[in-house]
Amino acid sequence: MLAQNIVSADKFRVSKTQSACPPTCPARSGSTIELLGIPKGFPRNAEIYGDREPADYLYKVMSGTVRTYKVRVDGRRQIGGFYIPGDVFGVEVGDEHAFSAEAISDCRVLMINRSVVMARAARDVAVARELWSLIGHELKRVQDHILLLIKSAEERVASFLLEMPVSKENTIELPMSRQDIGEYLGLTIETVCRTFAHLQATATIEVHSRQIVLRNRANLRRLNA
Amino acid sequence: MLAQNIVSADKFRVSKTQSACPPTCPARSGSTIELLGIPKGFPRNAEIYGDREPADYLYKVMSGTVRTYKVRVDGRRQIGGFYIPGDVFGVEVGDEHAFSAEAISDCRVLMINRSVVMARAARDVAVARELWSLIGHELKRVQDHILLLIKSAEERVASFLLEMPVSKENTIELPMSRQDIGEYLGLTIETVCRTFAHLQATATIEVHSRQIVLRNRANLRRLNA
DNA sequence: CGACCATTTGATATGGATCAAGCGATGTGG
DNA sequence: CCACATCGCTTGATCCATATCAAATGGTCG
Repeated sequence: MLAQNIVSADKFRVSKTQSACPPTCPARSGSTIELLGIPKGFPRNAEIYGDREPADYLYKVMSGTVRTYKVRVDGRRQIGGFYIPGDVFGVEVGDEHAFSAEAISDCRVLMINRSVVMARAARDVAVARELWSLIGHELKRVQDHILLLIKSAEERVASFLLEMPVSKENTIELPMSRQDIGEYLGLTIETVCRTFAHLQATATIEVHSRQIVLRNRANLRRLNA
Repeated sequence: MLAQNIVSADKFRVSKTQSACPPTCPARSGSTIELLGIPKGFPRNAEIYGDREPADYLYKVMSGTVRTYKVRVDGRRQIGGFYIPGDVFGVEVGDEHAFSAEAISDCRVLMINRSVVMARAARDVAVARELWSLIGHELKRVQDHILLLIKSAEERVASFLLEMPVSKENTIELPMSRQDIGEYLGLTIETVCRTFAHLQATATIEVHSRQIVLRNRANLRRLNA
């Protein structure tokens, strides 16, 4: 019974589709886990948790954007992912967080006590399924990130833009700095800028500081290949 | 109950330590899952499963080495990981394999029916824990791979060597070609060769085709940083 | 207005890719 | 047993994408 439910957990995948989760994120249908959470606000640039701290909570973004990252010994930073409203982050299998997490903008997150979820998962098949789905979603994210990192600069930027939520009018409102984008894509800030400029020169996008208008999505998709 | 068991699943991590798992891999203590498997042999370069095929089985390597990979539209190949005796591969959350898998050398693997495992997991807490641990191990592998891909060529090669099992006498027997190593590290075959040559020139390793002797592991660790 | 920070643009440097050729081991057919 | 083809590996020469260094611009907030 549990078996079949876990196998098909994919149906409960956490969606990254912005449309399904407006700025102020309501409870989603089918999500029991978030009923266990308590809301907390974090100001811009606040640390939510640090690398190697005990993973006592999972977090669901209600508003704002969160980045996870790891600082290398030489001081360089690698961003593991961006999390927007509806996304869950901080899911770990071990007892410690593998990355640190920070608020990119002021944000509200639901803090969900891990041991409570785990206890619940033991009794409630739906919760066990949700958990399995969350970790699977995270695994897929990370696998895709690997494929991203072996591409050319232009391809990386195109892929990045395609994974950002598009609001009205083909416009992307980027919550993060060029620096953040660079650290996510494994590129320098200058290369990110120049690539934006080049995509603009080829009429693929229009750049208005942190607002990007997609003018030729087919071209982005071609680069994404 | 299940909760606490899942939380501490890390203790059941699949070890990559060769010493714990000699060429002919015996059943490991604490592993119930593999009791459910049936052995199968694959000749060198045989496909074990393909990208996007239904993930009906998990696999445990008993002897030989396996690579998982993905072919990009432009024909280039990215290797997701190498799996040696004792490692489990093909663990997916969705219903399809995300990567393809091939035997690098002749090998024997245990094929473990997924629905059998899942059914078992519903009843047997130990099996549920093992599953959770396996997916967590895979997630960690992939996260580390990301950190690898943002390093310099020399750092990547150093990291690669440090994750390979060392047999007697500080010697690594590489089962895979330079091409494979390159595709794993996101480097060309020439760069892999030259980096080996350079590490040899700096007395860090000795290269005897596919046999690498570690001469200065501290230096490798420094590069690994 | 002035300070500060993020972004953009320009000039130059460089690590790794690409192109090309040689080398050693392995295997095959004569 | 040798001649030759093949394949994996190595090494050399050159090129190019991206990093690095530097400076100008623009936007925001006190």
